[in-house]
Amino acid sequence: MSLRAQTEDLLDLPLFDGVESSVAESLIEAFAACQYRAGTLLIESGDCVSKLQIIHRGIVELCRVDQEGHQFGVLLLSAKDVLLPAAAIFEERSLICARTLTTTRMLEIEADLVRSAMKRSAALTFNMMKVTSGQWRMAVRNILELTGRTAAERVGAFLLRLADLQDGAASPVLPIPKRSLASRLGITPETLSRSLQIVADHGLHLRGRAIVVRDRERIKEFCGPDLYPDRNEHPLNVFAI
Amino acid sequence: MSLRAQTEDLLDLPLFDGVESSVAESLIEAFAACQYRAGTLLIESGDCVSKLQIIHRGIVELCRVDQEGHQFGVLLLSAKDVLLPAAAIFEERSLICARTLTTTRMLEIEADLVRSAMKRSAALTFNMMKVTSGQWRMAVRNILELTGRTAAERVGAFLLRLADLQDGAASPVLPIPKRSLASRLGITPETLSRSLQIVADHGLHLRGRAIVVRDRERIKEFCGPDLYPDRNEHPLNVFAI
DNA sequence: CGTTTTTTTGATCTTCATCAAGAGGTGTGG
DNA sequence: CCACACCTCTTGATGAAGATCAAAAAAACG
Repeated sequence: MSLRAQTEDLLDLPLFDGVESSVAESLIEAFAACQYRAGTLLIESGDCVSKLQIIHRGIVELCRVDQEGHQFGVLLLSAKDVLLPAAAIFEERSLICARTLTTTRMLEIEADLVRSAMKRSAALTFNMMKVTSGQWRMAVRNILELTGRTAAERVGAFLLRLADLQDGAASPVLPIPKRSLASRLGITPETLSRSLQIVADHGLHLRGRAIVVRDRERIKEFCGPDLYPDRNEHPLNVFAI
Repeated sequence: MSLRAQTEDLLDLPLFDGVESSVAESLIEAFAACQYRAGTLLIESGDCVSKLQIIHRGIVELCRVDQEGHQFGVLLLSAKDVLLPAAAIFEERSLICARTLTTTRMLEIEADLVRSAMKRSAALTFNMMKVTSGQWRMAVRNILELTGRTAAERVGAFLLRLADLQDGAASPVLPIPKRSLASRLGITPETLSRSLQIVADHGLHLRGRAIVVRDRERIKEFCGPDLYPDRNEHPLNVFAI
């Protein structure tokens, strides 16, 4: 399950931008590459996070599960995102759990190695802050969407953004089960299903997994003001959705 | 309006924990102390944030205001909190605006001075990350409360936490207008008013400004699982509510 | 195929927003 | 000092959004 990570994969990570090569190399040695099946619980809520995990491929959801098994999604992370950077660095007990939604390859390292490297490298610390900032920004958007938009508007906005993020690809797809999408948007699967019908009446269709933007202007109009004025958050090293 | 800040006020800030004194001193020189009346708009949404602002005294709300004037609160910041650290350091355009809710004293410095000091001091960068992490944690909680709790439960949980944070004080108070509390909790003032009646039926009363916890066990039971297992977030340098 | 899981659909109920109006408080100017 | 505008907050009536429960339909999967 765990093996040495490829050095080139790691050096490409935004986390190592501008980091002194001595620091970077010693860290890179210590990384392990892991692979998990869809549905694996990587971090349980209440756990003390002791490893820094970086997604190499796949999608991971951050969520909370209550006693009755209801699930409350917070964020979806994708390739190059760091899992709960703050919890790892500050040895916090996580409020939320992390679960893979697809087969996921992960790069992992003991958090205390990173912590001590951060003492030596302001650049590494800076990059960690950048990652955390990006996730804060996503969280703020999530709060604004939850309080300011209806379910259908959130569904439309999410799918439109997802399509735009895949704009290289021929036909954009929804890479996760609908039940996870519902959780991410703070609604029930039933409401998601009904919202998709409303969204379809406003120019955006979901055919199987494929996202079909039939009338971009109309769906943008329907979803309301865009909270993502920049095309994407990549300068901030966030790939979360 | 603006004058030299007191050095001792600044050195006490968590931001300067463990920071090399040469770096700390040069920064501290550059701080200005400002005072604002309640209701002052410190940062407008869409603004490019170029100053790092730290609250010395008072309360500041982070929120979004839409075209129709509806207000969507995200977080309340209080003494020692840093305003939008990520936006200041990365020169982002802020998604949200910041407005004083009480008379507020602020410590301010040009963001690029901090940015360049962060290049020299991993400790300072580390502290900035800590602050950002704490705000991320608050945001996550906010998301979980919005999706997992009813309005009345959020009201009860907020007031109970507010009372606990003031536990030194003889009688805890609500330091902000109710309309701001409503915005912070993602509800309308009308719903807040009605929720307060429900909460009062479960052991927590608001008499004027005073928060009266009449039956702690009952109100805790009513609000559901505590998302703040640690007494407070001070180790993370968050004072936000 | 049969079995299990996911998704959809329908009916109903709860929660909360909205609109409208009134009550209490505060400040201003005559 | 009062009258008046102007707050904030409360209360009531109504409506819309979304949750819940139950069951059917559609996919996924061994």
